[in-house]
Amino acid sequence: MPSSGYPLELIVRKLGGATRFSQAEQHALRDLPATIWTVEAQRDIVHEGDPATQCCLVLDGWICCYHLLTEAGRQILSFHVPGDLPDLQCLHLPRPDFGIAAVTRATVAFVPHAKLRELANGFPAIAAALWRETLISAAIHRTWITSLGRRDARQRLAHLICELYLRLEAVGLADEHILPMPLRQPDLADALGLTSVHMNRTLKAMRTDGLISLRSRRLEIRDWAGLSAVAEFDPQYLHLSL
Amino acid sequence: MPSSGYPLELIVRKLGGATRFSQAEQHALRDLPATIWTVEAQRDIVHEGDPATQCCLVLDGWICCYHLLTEAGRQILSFHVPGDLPDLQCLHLPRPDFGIAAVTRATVAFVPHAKLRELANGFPAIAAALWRETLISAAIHRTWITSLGRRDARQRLAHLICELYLRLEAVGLADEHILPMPLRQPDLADALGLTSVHMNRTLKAMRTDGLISLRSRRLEIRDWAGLSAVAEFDPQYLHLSL
DNA sequence: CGCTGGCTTGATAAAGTTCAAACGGGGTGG
DNA sequence: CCACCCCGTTTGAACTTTATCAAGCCAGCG
Repeated sequence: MPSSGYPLELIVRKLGGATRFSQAEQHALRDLPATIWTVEAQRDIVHEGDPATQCCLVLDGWICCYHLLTEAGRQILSFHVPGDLPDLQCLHLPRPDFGIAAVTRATVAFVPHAKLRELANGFPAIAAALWRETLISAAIHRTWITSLGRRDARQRLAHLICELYLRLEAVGLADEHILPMPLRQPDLADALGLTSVHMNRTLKAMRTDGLISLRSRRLEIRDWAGLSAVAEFDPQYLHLSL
Repeated sequence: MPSSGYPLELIVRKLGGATRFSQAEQHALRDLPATIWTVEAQRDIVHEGDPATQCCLVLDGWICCYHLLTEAGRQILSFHVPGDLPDLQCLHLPRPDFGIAAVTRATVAFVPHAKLRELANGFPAIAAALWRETLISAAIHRTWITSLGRRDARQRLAHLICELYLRLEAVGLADEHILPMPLRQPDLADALGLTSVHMNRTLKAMRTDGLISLRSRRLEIRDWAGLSAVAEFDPQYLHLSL
């Protein structure tokens, strides 16, 4: 839920995981002008190629970044949960090279690029923290490249589940190896480079093997050790400050 | 070849494509302390997980970033040519999440993180230009995700060739649809998520179809329109300033 | 002139796709 | 409150792409 008073408090908390901000820096971040917006599930938030003039901060819900292909449908590039800044990737580029869509109904805050750049110029610590966020996104991209290039369906799914669990846990949206799973099988398939039919079979196999259980949009990791072994999962790339 | 006087001149030229630097900024960049190093082909330059204390600038030759897997071998994450800063990705992270290796014999300049951060703090324009470079790398990562997830072998290879040609052309290392191709078939396979056997067959098919010709490490794109159509190639993501 | 590393080819197997149909369950309107 | 509907899920069968294994080839180099 977006908190009432300071919606951008979430930025301070997110970036503050790695950086200790001064009072002035915290105020500057909290006082950023923001436009709050709520979007229905499946709706587009940012269109690929539109001029980029603002960044969005996820306040509530899940969203994804994607590429569209003429023949082969859609490739999901990343998932984003509350606290994430999916298109900080475009802060220094003229236009986004990808679209952003809501997965669930979602609330986002838009912050003008100009204001963010101003802050980055005035406060080196804020620049470094924002820059760092974009580098972590890139590190996640790299693990996706490796999953898509060198892991089979089962390993890919296992890896994605491990990643999502830790990221959600870090923002208090998952614990005890249980996470909300609003993603439909076709969404998972579009992220993992598979068809939804094969996704379904992979999911079934992992359930019958006792690695996970999934019902009513709630995913339980029944065997974390097994799942992360299948995935060869090493959480370091997420740079979660614990 | 690294120029004699100012090896880091290359940074100024690279970043200067998008940003017009002041005299002071240009001097600051050129005067960065650098350690020049020459590496034989196939040798490691940076090990995954070692503390990151410096960034490398490619002065000559080709290098690549990669992940190693216990079972499935290697996934190449990116290729880098002169002017590139492959591990600028680690400037604000404690340690690289990937290894860097020379593809050909290569010359690189190492610049301490501390000095780069100092410059970024002192010169917002330099910070923005360096940050921008990391965002472009991330955009390239995204297109690789899409290639690996949703394109078949032929499309993937076509896309990679288009990308490499334009990037080399931008730094004056390719023109007239001819580019040096130091990559071996297993390298291409490791980048494109294929086996080298299948790589070989794909390459053969593209040659017999008249899209490319390849001999003695020299690749000619015989049908740019055809090749970019196969790949659905849109060069915008490279953000080359032309 | 023989070695060696990379390229090429063939035969077979596995992983994933495609097409098509049926199932299920939660929300809606009668 | 029940029947219906719809979207997502599940299943089957045939087919394609890519992997695997194994052997032979070629060109440049010592």
